[in-house]
Amino acid sequence: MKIGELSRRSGVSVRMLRYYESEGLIAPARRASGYRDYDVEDVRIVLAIRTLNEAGLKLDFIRRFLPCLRSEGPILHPCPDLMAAMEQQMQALDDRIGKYRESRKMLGGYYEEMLSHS
DNA sequence: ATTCTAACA
DNA sequence: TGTTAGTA
Repeated sequence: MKIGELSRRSGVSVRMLRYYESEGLIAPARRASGYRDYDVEDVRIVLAIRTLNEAGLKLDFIRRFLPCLRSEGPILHPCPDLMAAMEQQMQALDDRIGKYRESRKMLGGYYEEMLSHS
């Protein structure tokens, strides 16, 4: 299928689809016309990329686990390597959340103090 | 009408 | 990312 159809079937803009290719996430074949030629499996791969990206994973991170997004079954099927990486990512998020909570707590404390003196 | 590349407000 | 230009 051509890029326009993949765009409609995945909900990802044509612009983004080309961007994904430039970032090495998808490698569509080319027709004699020069048009990109995607296969039906690409719909699922693009959907998986969107899912992971919206979950906060950067594209260069996702790029390393493309093999995990290619097999059959659900968009996100069990994949040891990817799951291990996701655990680390979640831990990193938890660390950041903890630091944000501290900042929020400190700021709130200073604010209340200023409020009590006004 | 659709796609392509490159580049811009 | 969107959008636009000039093509094929």
